[in-house]
Amino acid sequence: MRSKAVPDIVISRLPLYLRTLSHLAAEGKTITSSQELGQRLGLSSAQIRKDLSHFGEFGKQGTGYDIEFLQQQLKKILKVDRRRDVCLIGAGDLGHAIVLHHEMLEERGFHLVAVFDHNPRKIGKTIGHLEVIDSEAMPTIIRDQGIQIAIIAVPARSAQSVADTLVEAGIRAILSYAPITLNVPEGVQVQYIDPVIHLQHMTYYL
Amino acid sequence: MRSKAVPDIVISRLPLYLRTLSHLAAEGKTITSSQELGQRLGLSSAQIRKDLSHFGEFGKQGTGYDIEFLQQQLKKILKVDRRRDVCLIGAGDLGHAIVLHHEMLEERGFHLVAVFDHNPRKIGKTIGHLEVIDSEAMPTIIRDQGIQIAIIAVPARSAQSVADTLVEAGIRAILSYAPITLNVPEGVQVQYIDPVIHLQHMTYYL
DNA sequence: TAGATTGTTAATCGATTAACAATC
DNA sequence: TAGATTGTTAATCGATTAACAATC
Repeated sequence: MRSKAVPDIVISRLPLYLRTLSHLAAEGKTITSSQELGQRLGLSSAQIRKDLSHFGEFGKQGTGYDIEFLQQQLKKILKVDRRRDVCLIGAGDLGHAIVLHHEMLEERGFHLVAVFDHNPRKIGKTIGHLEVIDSEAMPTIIRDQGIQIAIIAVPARSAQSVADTLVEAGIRAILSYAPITLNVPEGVQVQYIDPVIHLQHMTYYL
Repeated sequence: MRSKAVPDIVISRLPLYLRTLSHLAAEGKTITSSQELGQRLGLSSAQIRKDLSHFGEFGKQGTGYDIEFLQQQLKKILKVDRRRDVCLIGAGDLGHAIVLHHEMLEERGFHLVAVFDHNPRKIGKTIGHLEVIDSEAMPTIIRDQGIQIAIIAVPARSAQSVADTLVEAGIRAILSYAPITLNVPEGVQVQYIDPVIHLQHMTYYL
């Protein structure tokens, strides 16, 4: 019998814990507590202990958590304990910004291996360390290299058909910057980034 | 007596409803239902009706919702029924991408009025329709123009001090692309965009 | 030892869902 | 009228919090 799945809302907080642990480590700390983590993140210490308890026991009573150790454990849980290949679709302004800041990805468990676009004027051009590849070659490259994660940075009108192609080629997780809800089969993960949604959320409180 | 506050999780869905209504309108539809909206967003129809019921009655039994009308009402609720000025701090690659795609903001209730940077090599340069202004002038401009919303696109190490300056100058809502939790006084809204958080969340399910 | 903090249980709190009368 | 869909109530479900024994 499979044990009950961990709630997605718990999973969604683990990357934040990981990020905060990096910051603490960068400040020279080696030990932290659920209280300190909670304070940094605006969460209760009980919630942090509860979240971690879904996966095991990582702390010591009276002492707290070893930062290095907890980082390793969280990386293992999130499956970012090894580098994961990512491809990017769309070599527009946003695509450029993403490629040029790929260290942000590399530092945190991802490796940007290819950029695709179908605009003939962009194909063959170099952005940072990567050459823009014709979208035609995308399925083959994704399949051959076993890439599982893709970032969509194309206009909203092309996003669904790009997503279809990606899924067909074997992509299992999509981060989309297009402001539309994508239709994907069961088992394919999708997350969205739409800055305007956040702005409109905040204006409610003005 | 003030009526009980609407849960933030409800507020966070309203921008998604608004976005989906635009899409339906763009497809030529004039009427929709809680069921159709739910289907598009992957939510139950009951949830959509419940969410809307916090603010009033916007539909007709047997018919559904007039798209145009519901859009207007949601815009009013979210206070994006008039254009809101936004300023941007950071004229790096990400800042460039944001300015060059400002139509995305304009179409959905925001108006990008200024870009700031403190790098002398960037000050005075033009990005799209805007000239990069020295950060020194930022507080004055924010105050004089009554800007309430800011987007932070600077490196993590400068984000907190930028936020402090913004708050001091009167900014009430901050959208930050820096991967750190910002400390701001009660009453100032902050939202974050960190693509890596989403990627790490998805890898859990791979 | 005394002080601190974990992991876990039970209680509380809040959000989602199902169901249906009202009514267009 | 018959069919459809809303707005709302009550029931269910799930997440957060408080509290504390265990123990470093």
